Amino acid sequence: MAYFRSEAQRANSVKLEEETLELWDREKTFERSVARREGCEKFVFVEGPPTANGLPHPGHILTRVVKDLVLRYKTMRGFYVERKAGWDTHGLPVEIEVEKELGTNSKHEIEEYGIEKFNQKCKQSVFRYEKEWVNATKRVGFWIDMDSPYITFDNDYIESVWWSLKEIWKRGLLYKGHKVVPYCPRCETTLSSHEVAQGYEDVEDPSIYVKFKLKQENESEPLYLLAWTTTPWTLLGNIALAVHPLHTYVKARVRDEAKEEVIILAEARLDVLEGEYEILERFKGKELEDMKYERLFEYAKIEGGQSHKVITADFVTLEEGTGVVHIAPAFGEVDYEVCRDKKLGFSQPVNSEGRFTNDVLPLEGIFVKDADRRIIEMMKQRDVLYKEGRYLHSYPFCWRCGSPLLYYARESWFIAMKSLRDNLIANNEKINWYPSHLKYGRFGNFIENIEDWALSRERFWGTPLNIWICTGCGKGYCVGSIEELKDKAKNFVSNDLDLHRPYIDEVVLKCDECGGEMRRVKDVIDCWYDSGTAPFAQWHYPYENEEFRQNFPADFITEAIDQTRGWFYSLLAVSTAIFDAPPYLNVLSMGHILDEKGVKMSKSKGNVVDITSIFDNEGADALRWYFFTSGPPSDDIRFSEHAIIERQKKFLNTLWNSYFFFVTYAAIDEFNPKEKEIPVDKRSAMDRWIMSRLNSLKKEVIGSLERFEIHIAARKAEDFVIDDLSNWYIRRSRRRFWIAEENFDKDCAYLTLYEVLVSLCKLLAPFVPFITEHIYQNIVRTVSEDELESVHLCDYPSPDESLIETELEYSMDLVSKLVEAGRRVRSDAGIKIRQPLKEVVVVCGKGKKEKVSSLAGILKDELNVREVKFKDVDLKSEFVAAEEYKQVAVDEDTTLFLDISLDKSLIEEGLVRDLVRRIQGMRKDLDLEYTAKIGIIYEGDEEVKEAVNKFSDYICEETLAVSIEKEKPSVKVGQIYEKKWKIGEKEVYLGIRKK
RNA sequence: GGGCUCGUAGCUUAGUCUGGUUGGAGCGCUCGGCUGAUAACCGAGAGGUCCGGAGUUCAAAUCUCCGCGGGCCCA
Repeated sequence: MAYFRSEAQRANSVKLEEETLELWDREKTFERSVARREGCEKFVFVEGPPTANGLPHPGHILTRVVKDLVLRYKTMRGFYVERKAGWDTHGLPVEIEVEKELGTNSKHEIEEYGIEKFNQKCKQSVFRYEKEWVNATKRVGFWIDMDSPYITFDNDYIESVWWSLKEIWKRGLLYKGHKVVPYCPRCETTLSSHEVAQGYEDVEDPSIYVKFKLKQENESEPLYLLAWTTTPWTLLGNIALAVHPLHTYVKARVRDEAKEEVIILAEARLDVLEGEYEILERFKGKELEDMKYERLFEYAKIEGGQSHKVITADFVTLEEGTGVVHIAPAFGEVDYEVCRDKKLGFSQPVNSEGRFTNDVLPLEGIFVKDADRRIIEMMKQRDVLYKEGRYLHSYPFCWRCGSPLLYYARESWFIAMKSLRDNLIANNEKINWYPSHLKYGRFGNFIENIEDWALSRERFWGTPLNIWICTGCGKGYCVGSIEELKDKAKNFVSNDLDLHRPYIDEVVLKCDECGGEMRRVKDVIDCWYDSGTAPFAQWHYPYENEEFRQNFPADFITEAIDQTRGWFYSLLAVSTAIFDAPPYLNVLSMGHILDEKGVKMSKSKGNVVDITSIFDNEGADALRWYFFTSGPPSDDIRFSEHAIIERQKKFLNTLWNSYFFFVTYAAIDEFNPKEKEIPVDKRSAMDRWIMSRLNSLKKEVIGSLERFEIHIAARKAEDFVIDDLSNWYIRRSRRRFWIAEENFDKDCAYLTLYEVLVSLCKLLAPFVPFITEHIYQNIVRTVSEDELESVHLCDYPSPDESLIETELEYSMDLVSKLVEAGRRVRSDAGIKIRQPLKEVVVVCGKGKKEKVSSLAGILKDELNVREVKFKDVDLKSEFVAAEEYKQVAVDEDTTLFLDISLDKSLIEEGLVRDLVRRIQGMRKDLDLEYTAKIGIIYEGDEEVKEAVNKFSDYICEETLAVSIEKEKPSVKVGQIYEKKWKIGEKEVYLGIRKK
């Protein structure tokens, strides 16, 4: 009875994978793979939580399979690897989806609709595509516990977030300030930088040069500073003019058609002047410092400080404009900062809808961008406009409503990350970055120049900011837990209070200071902060258990490169602020998936590949293998279904065929590996060679995976399967499996191939978990119930150094070089390989001869010669002279001489091999059983007849024929499959019949 | 506009860190061969301004600088 189930010649990957998924489900393989390592050293992973309010994208699938590969690998290597899924559920993107659905366009409308109802919609929407996410995750084979995920909107999660913010508050790192932010006046909301980046467009704006009149003590003639701007409306908020202290400025007399005036600007920018000019004076910018100038417009109120004077600043450049920069603290981030530093005043003549306030009566209620024309006219009237033009530049627009964004100073709560800069840098030191350049490159630079974290968002769906302010005395209080909330609340707080808005807004606290009422700040927090707390909030630390302690820091996280300033940063920032420790020790940053043309896949471009069709056609293993082999994980991938099919054909097919070959013959032979035991050193050189290669491969794969060089590991494995195992070992060993009777060498071949396949399954299991499981089930589980139930429960193979024979690998390499050379020379001589030749002479150095001679049989077979001879290199000239030899160089001291002379017996033998080959082909055409016996009839000339008679035993043996008869071709015998062949010049008729 | 990164045959890529024979593979194309595991494989051929330019060097795909193009991040 056969021990192994026979297989179809071609794998049905999709069916195989679905069956495997059922098997894992049924046997709880994933859970068991984790559980059986309990108590082992931990390998901690944190899942970067996706948002399920959109369909999973190929890029998500990529990160999922890379995570899966690493975690399966580590599990098999003996680590305890818990895998908790997570969902990111808060934030503006979620609100926007709901707003689209509701058709609302402003915060006002949402409030009218009702925050309660709105937030409920948000909550529902974040799991809209959960099913698709769960399905895709399972289908691709990503083992992660999705039954008890962390969810950022859960009260427990929020409570942990609150705890962490209170820690930050206690350290005095949470403060209220102003921030100039990109702001959409139509949606009445600030936009995250990510959103801003989506909305840059090239537009033409006014480009105006404005004359600011300097106040002089003895005014002989007016003196102007010339400034440049592309946003005329910001001039209403002008507070200062900035020059560079070290650059050279000039006072120039400018003559235009009608008039003549004296203007100051940077010398390097003189070409902005129109008409003729004469330079009156040269001086450094520093000399202009503190000079006063007249206001352009008298409208806006100015609070808290000086205004309308010249300041110096390093950020002034000479690349465009005039070297004199107009400063409006309400409308620019650097403007705001420089005014704060220089203790200048602040003016905000624009309301939250982007319209001028009644401070600016002539423009009241006008949207700032629409006021540009009017402002320019007003300047003309005042004769302060030097010249105007148009300017093409990229300007941000709201990606949602298309409205131009304003940079606008808003109140915001901040975490003082700047003060933690050195800690961030020190903690980053402890992290291994893959690829390494990120550590001091993009990420390192970013934290070197870190700014305070603007934490608050004036929105609805998010973790509510846990700060209450006393309406009486203004004192603030930060609540760190639900318990504390209940204690402090004036009103009743139920145990199951949903911590979201609007419910939390109704909780009023009693002020410790004055006994007054404390009301919550209405803001929610940046959802990036939520994600940054995942290492502890997923465990409800510190309120629930100590699991966090064992799971911090993480050993490994991975996401795509865009998370450098996203999650990779938010994790480090939170962890540094709370624990002053790195939250992860290894981080793998992955590239993006681009479409076939190299363009980023995005919904708006409509070039997103539907991943489910890949699952339905090629299968998960094919997709995974494609991802793993396509290049370094940090490189972008140009996604191509065609390339997936290619990888499948090449690698998975070859793997399958190697396995198919094994089970086919093992079934025929009723081979049982448990019944044989032959030490490797007793086996043939070929067997020892493949074992050596296998163990070398294990070393290379493990080494590469430890360095996260996934593509190298996968490619090495692929080369092994295709070149070493399939095209060399199995092809060379086939005949050994065909021997019918009991035979030691056959057993060696079976055992070796079996052992290689089993090891290979384990080695490849983290990469292609389906096909390896399938093969394992059939070749391991069927022979012994004692074996582990799944390949994924096994230990990862470790290299057996004693089986690595470097010398043998080298020799085999040399043999294959000789074979190649031999084929080349045959090809040159026009003699096909099926034609046997008398001999080949390898002329080489002594060392080589010793290495290769034990493998001479392989050379003999591959080159189809009757004899292989080795001669010392000194004798080379003998063969060069001999006419019958054709030579080919192999390497510097090796030459191959092939005897190409043919005699009758060689020709006869060649003819017979041609016949055998054709009969085998005909067997295959008929799809006969491998063991089926046949009868042969043939028709040919005398030479054919003679050859057949002479070699009839050989022909029968090779083709499993029981009879060979010379007959005339006949149509009357219906059972016969017949064909006419042309072999060389000869016409031969062949017919076969199943016996 | 700035930072990081990538650019090698029609396509996918190795080699680049650590400079050194004639820049290797695969897909596709042409010709030939092998094959009862293989939709696979082997041999030969066609196909390269190694993105461009400059520099360092006896020697540059590789190191340096300046550009160009893609990607990401930031403005």
